[in-house]
Amino acid sequence: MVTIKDVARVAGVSTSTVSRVVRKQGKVGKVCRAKVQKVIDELGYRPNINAQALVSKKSNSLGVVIPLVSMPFFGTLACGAEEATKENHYRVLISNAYGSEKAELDAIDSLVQHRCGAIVFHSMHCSDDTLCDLAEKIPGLVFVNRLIAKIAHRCVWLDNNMGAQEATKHLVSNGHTNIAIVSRKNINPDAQVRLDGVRTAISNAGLQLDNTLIGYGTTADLAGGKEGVSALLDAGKKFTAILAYNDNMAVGIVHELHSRGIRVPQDISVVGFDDLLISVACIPELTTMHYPVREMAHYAANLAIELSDNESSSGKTHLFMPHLIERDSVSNVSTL
Amino acid sequence: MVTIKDVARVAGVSTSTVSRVVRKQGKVGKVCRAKVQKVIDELGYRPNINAQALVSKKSNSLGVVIPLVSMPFFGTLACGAEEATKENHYRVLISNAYGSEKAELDAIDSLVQHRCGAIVFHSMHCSDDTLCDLAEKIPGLVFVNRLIAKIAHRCVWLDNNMGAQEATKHLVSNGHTNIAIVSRKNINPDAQVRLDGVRTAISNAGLQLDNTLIGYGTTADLAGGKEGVSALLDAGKKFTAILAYNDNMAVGIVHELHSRGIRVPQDISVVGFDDLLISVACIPELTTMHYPVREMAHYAANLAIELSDNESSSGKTHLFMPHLIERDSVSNVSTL
DNA sequence: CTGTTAGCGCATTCAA
DNA sequence: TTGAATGCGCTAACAG
Repeated sequence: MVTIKDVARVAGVSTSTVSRVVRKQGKVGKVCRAKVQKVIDELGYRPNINAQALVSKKSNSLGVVIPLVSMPFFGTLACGAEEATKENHYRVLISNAYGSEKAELDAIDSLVQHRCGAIVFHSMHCSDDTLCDLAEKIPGLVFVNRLIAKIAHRCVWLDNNMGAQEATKHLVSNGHTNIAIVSRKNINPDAQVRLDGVRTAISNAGLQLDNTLIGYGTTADLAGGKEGVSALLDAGKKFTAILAYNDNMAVGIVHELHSRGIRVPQDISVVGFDDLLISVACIPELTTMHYPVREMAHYAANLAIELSDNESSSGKTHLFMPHLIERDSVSNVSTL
Repeated sequence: MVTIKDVARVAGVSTSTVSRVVRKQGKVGKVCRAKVQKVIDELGYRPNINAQALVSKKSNSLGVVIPLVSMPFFGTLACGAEEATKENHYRVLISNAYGSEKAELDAIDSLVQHRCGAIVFHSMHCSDDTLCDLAEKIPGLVFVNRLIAKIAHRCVWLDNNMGAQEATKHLVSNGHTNIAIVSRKNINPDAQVRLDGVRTAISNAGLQLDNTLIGYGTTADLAGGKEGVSALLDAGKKFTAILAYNDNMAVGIVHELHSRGIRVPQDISVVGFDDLLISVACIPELTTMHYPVREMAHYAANLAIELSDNESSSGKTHLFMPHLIERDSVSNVSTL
C-alpha cells in the first residue's frame, strides 16, 4: 500500500506538503500542489484513516447500536444515521446488540476501542442509570427513542404518549367506544407510555378504558399480534376496534381476524404504529401512526457528531411527533 | 483517554508486558499478569484499535457495501455478515451505495482508506470488468448475488435460473399453462437470468412462453408490481398464474388484483421470490422461493476475512440454492 | 519471563 | 511557502 512517504519521495517534496494537499488546507504553491496531486493520482495513494485517527485523536466514524439491522424499523434508523454521515465525511460502524444488556454494553465498548466519539444508540435493555453513566463517559453518545430527564439534551425521542392519544382520538371520532389494545410485554418504556396515552385519550373522551380489554403478545411481531388478539377473542371479549403496539403486531392481528372470518375494518378496526412498509403490504392497508425514525436518526447522528467535537450541551431537548396516516383499516361506526 | 503507557506506569511494568496481557498472548508471569489486569480494570483502559490497526497493518473490520440497509433484503444481508464478524472479532463498517456506479465505487474507496481488507459487496451498477479490476486490487473483496466467471471463487451467488425453474415447475404441476411474468427493467443480471429459467422450465414442460405475457415494472417494489400486472390486464391478457420478480412486486400484484376484484389464488395464482417478512404479511400469504441471504452473507463475510489474510484462492465457487416455500397464493387448477 | 528499541502512517509544531 | 523534527498508541523483534 502506497504511503505518504512514497508520494513525497516521488514528488520530491516533504511529507508535510503532501499532507497539506491531501487535506486541502494550509498554504501550498500552485505548481507544487499540482505536481503532488499528479503523483497522488498516478500512485493511487489513499491516506490511511487509522493513522489519521491516531494522530488527530478523532476517528471520523459514527457508531450505530441497534438491536438488529434486519428489522425494518432499525434498518431505517441505520439509514437515517448513514445519511448524516455522508454530509460530515464520516463512516458508520454498525453493531447489532440483540437480546441483552450485555450485548448492548459490549457493542458500546467495541466502539470506544475504536475511539469512535459519536454514537447513536437505541437501547432496549439498559436502565436509565446505566445509560446516564455511559453518557457521562462518552460526550458524543446520543439516545434514540428514549427520554431520560437528567440527560434530556442527549435524547432524541418521540412523543409516544401523544401518538397513542392521537390514534385513540381517531378511533373515538369514528364512533368507537369499545376499544381494545394489543400490546407487548414491557421491555423498554415505550409500551407503557403508549398505554398511558390511550388511557388519557379515552378518559378525555368521557369514556373509560376496560382493563380486561388489553391483550398481550410475548413478542412485538406478527406472532405476538396473533397471540394478543387471540387472548381477547378466546375470552369472549367484545370490541369494535384495536390499537396495536406496532405495525407488525397489527398485521398479525389482521391475519388472525381474517382466519376467524372477522373482517377488517367492517367488523373490527385496527390501528398500527410505525408506518413501516409492512403496513402497506397488508390488506387492508393499515391506518397507522407515522414514526419518523429516519429523520430522527439523521438528526441524532448530527447531534452526536456535534457533541463529540465540541461539548456544547445546549440543554435543549429533541422531541419528534408522530402523525396519523389514514388508510383502510378503520371504519366509521358512528352512524350505525 | 488512558493509554498503554499509563497502565504500564501505574503497574510498574513495561508497555510490552501490558500489551501481552491485553492480547492474551506471549508469556507473562502469573502474578505480573494479575497485577497488570487489575490496573487495566481500575483505570478502565481500552486499547486503541486505530493504533493496533496501524502497527499490525490490519484493521479487523469488515466492509459491507449494499444499496440501502433499510430495504429488508439488504438489511438481512448486513445481518448475516455481522454475525460472522462477531465470531472473528471483527467490526462492520457499513455503507449504503444507492443508485449509481459512482456511489458504489466511492463506498469501496472509503473502505480502502480504512485499510479494511475484507469487504462484502452487493453491486447493482458495476460492470463485470469494473468488478474484476476491483477484485484484483483488493484480495479480500467478495461479491454477493453475482457470478463473474473469471473470479468465480470470489462470488457467493444464488442459482437464480434454477430458482425460477423451480417456481415455474410448481405452477405447472398445479395445472397452470398460461403463466404470466412480472419482472423489472434490467439493472443487474438477476432479472434476465430468472427469465431464462422460466423459459427453460416452460419449454421443458412441453409448453411455450408467450412473450406478450411479460409485464414490466419500473421499480422492483409494490408500485412496480402493480404497474407490471396492470399493463398485462389492461392489454386484456389472459392467464391463471403470475411469477413475480420478487416478493415486493408480488405483493403489489396481489393488491392490484384485489382492487380489481380478482381473487388470489382462486382466480389467479401468484408466486414471489426472496421469502422476506412481507411475503407473510400479505393476505393470502405468499408462496415464494426462499432466498438464503443471511446464510450467504454470513458465508461471504467469512470468505472475505479468510481471503484478506491468506490469499488462498481455493478456486472453488460458492453456490447457494433457493427453495420453494408453499403458502397460500397458489391454487391447483388441474382438476378444473 | 520481561524490558528496550524501533517503527507503523500521518499531522503538527516550529524554523527556515 | 516549505521542510525537519516529534510523537500519537501500539506491536514486534531482540536482548537479557
